[in-house]
Amino acid sequence: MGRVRLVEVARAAGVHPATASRALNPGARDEVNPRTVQRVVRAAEQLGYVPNTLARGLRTSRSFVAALVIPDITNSLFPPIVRGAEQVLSGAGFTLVLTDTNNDPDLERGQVSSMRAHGVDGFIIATARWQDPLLDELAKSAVPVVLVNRRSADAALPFVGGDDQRGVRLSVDHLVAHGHRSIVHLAGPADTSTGRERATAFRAAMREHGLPVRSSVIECASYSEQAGAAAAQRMLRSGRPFTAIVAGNDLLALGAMEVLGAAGRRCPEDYSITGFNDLPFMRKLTPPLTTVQVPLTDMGAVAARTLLDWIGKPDSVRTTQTLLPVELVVRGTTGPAT
Amino acid sequence: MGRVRLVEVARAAGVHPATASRALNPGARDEVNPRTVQRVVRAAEQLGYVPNTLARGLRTSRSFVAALVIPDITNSLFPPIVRGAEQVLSGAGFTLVLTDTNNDPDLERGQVSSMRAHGVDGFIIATARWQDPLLDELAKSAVPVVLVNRRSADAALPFVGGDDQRGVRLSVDHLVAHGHRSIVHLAGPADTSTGRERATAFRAAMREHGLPVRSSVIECASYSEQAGAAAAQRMLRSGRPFTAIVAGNDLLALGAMEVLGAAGRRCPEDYSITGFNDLPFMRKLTPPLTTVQVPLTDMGAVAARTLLDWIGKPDSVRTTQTLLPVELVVRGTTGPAT
DNA sequence: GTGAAAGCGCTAACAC
DNA sequence: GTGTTAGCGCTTTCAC
Repeated sequence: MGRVRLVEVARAAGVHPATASRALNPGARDEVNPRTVQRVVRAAEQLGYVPNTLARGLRTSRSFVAALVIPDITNSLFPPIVRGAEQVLSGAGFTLVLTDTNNDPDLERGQVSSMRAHGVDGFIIATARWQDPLLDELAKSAVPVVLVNRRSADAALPFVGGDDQRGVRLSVDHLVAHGHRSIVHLAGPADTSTGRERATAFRAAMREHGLPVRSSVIECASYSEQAGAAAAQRMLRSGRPFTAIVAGNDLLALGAMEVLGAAGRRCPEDYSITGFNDLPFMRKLTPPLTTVQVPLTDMGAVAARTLLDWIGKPDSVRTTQTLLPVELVVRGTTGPAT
Repeated sequence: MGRVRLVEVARAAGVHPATASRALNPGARDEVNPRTVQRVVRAAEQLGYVPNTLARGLRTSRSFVAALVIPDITNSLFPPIVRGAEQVLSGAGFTLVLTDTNNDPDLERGQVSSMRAHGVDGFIIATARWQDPLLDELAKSAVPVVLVNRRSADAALPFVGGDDQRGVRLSVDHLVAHGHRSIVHLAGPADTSTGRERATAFRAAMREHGLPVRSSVIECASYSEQAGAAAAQRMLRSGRPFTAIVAGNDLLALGAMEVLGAAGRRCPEDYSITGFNDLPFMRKLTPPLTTVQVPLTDMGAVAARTLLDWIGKPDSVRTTQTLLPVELVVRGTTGPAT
């Protein structure tokens, strides 16, 4: 906490606190005599003055704090997003408060409300579900909110994500180019926009290639290795033939590979698989995973900039939808079908 | 921000704001008539009252915010720590503000000062360097600070970390038990406590086994794959014979394996290697990495609890050093020497 | 057990 | 260009 207060700086500089405040505030600095500014600034430095942000916030109802809401920070997908956001925010003089909802909507509700009590200037939310009452409420309120990575069906809020459609299309094209025709999609959960949109894109791409879509999409309960493993098990039991898998994300791919390996199906000899997100170490697997690389750090950064824009001009409630370009990183997992 | 203020709750309940404040505040609730408490609480709920934490903080000089300082959130070591800390803190009604220093001491300085301006109640710091002027300053100030994962040479501050010494000893014992006698240590940077202490423990363990210590420790410039690769290169060029490596952490191990693999040295046939931390996916490598598992989530949680303790009773400046138990996870990387 | 009054540290509106 | 005044929303003495 700033031990030394503005009054003391003012006293040291021989001016009134209000003048000191103006001198120290970039916005009002030009309303004051340059020489006075000098004196005040020097005094502030000498005393080691650190403004009390709480008091400032109480007065201005601006806290220069932005909240980032994450479902699970230990999921390697999110740290780069956090990092990108943090860099932009702290570069703009903002502080980032992070909250990890542990994928629990109730917890999330409480945390968001607590952040609001702390007077945060805005939210970046990475937990959007397809139907999300909390987001609907937030969208109605005046608080600036930007969705990142996942969006919601209804909420009219700005969104920054990856170009999921293109990522899936690239994957399917790649597999088809290698001669695959029996391709299965392990879809992410239907209560996420990514799950829905990647599945839709998968069906579209398959149709374009004149390939059958019937029962080629298997939905996973969550984006986890466990869910991927369970889906692979169901797939095996169903007896549905396949030579390639487009997994909804890398974790699903890992879970599926584990189960298929245990069942004696070798990759890439017996089947090919693609992931999504390119988590760290995916290139270290044997064989390395072919996957869709998403610019996660940029995603966080762009989301933060979008939020700052909104906070800057509170009148214009924008609902920009930004899709960042993705890229298929071919690593050799997906050899031609046998 | 809490749109509805305390005054309005008080008005609705037909009491004075001061009474409403007491009724809503667990600490002073018993100074007020239970029936009045009822009325106030009900009114607060009905109006959806959310206390303004800034105003409260301004008055009480308590913000219920704790800051967590991390060198790089994209390093998989830190997310579990963040998570553990977040859970404990938000469970105790605290908010976590996260700052990523990008391993830059100057940035860190600015960020810490900014957090102080925000009136945070305390710090958890994961960026400690062995010589760390910032920590020395903080230790002198009255702010509660807890170090996590790494500690500092001088600063008399509480510390929560893993039992590095034991981890290294387990690794060496394991390798020796498999017949290795030429063991090299890729040490972490000397400006981190982990780097220094693991190296010291390595030398001690080697001596205990009656093995030579001379030129068996190679220091790495940072805890990164790149630094591990560079160290391995130096090791190869030196011509020093070895059959096993104890890497300062998993990233160093990965970097070394890459270089050694490119040089035609196969693991585990030609050499064995152990890591430290058990980052996610280490078990997915081929061969899976034998490594020291550190309870990272607990580490964050214990650090948070230590901080809360301190904040709770500001008088007693403690300097507890907590070492959490570690475990060697043997995964088959480390077969017997050829 | 409850009300009145003061003030946390700062900034915005208004004077001069 | 600078000082004066008032108040952000809350808690906390101090009366009663």
